[in-house]
Amino acid sequence: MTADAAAQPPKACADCRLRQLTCFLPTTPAELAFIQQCRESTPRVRAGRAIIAEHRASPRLFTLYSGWAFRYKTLADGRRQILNFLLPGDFIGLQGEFTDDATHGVEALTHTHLCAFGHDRLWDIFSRQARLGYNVTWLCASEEQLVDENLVTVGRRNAAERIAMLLIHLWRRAERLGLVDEQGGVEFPLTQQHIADALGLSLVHTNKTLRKLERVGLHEIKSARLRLLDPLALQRIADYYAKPMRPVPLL
Amino acid sequence: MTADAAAQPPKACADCRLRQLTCFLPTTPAELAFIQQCRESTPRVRAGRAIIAEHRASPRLFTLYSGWAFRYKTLADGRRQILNFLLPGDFIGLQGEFTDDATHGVEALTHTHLCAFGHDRLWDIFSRQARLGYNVTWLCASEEQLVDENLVTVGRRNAAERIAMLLIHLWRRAERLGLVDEQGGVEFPLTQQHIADALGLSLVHTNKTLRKLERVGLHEIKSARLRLLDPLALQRIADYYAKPMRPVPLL
DNA sequence: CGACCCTTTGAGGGCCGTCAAAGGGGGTGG
DNA sequence: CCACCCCCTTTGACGGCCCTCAAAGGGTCG
Repeated sequence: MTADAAAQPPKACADCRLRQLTCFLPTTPAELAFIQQCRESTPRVRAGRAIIAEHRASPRLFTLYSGWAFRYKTLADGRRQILNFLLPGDFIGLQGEFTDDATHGVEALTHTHLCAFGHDRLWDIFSRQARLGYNVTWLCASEEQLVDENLVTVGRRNAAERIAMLLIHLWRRAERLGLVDEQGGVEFPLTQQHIADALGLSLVHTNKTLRKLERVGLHEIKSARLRLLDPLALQRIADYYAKPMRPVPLL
Repeated sequence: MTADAAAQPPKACADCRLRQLTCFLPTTPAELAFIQQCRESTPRVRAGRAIIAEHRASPRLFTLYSGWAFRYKTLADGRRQILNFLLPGDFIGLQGEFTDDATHGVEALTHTHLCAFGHDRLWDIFSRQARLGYNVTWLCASEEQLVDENLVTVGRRNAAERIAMLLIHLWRRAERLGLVDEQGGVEFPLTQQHIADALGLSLVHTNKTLRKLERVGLHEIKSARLRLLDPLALQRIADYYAKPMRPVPLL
């Protein structure tokens, strides 16, 4: 089995690698069987490709199984705002269920594997497995919290604070998924353009601020890996002292 | 019956003034009875007071019945970001169900009337009325879309564009609720400080930009009423051409 | 080895923030 | 009924953060 094969979802949801993590709530066998029945395919999307095209109604729901992605919106003249980043376990495409046009796009940052559910399955979930319906709402509320936090960052923090915030937050989210190595490093597939688009900054200013923080010794980004060298200083700068995260549901 | 009394929720949900509006989806009698049973009180919150205190776990869920409110977060040094505004029919407090501390506050902009549901009722909704559970998710996804839109505004639009966006968007939301008078005016209870906090601008710059748009004849704010004098120009400035809104659920 | 993308750095300017202070307007109390 | 007060609005001056323009340096892949 290659490393690549490990990134693919197994045939049986019971063997799901994500479900073994303590950061996800356990599921009953009945729920697991139901989820597996809803899963109609496990598509792969390579880095830079669209998972959901902007302004096109999304036909399906997904759980991101492996890899990174992001949600974004663009204005007519090309200005782009990244709304939030998506990591394994995140649920994708819920908005498309309730509006005619997908109001945002979703793009893969790395090669990704997805578990796809038919779009007509959402109502099934609520009607046949109430607990899973509750979990869908939970995931939706969680994503909204991410966007809330990003809005505060973009609206009220200066460039250095924004970058500190982004680095801590992404690092913490990766950590709870067990993606941090022994040296405290995580995969970091964002380009500086992505960071700029997420933080409402220009590419140039993003670079200058990022370098300043790096030169002071707060963090290190090298060969697409991020390490936080002074997490406490970063927290202080960002004014972000997050509590330990509770387990969340997984569909 | 005074005008004030009309702003209060009636005893029976079947008599709900909001439910007569075409912008809300119809409910079955069974669902209506269930909702009424969940409603445990109809508190009133006066302008400027907290509906949900920041950093305090919210014990309850609400539907905003009348009046305006807003969700916000503040940083340690006092900087405040308004996340979105709440109008009649909006659902309040869902986030508090899934996190220990309410990560944001909710404050009344005007005198408000609320329908309050016990916090232990959320699971009841999903388990006993699946369709209503589905609707809760719908409302959650709708609110996320508001925040998404605001994040784009704050991250990628300049001051004039931000203000144009806010004015159009709030006006449209009020219009579908039937709150627009014959002169095309709606109640507009925001101070310029609220606008600044919502748009990530300073109070001073908000004032200057607002006055510039007003002097050019795009809109008019007088005695707490907003009128759009040139909606098309505002749309063009904001790059915001929204489709007609679909009916949404109401709890 | 060249092409392309991403990163890095400098220069200059503009948008927007901060500071300061005066001008309404509505509510309260005398 | 008037006067005062407080909050909100308005305007000017000035400075700084961040944007735009420009161009060179590195890394990777065909």
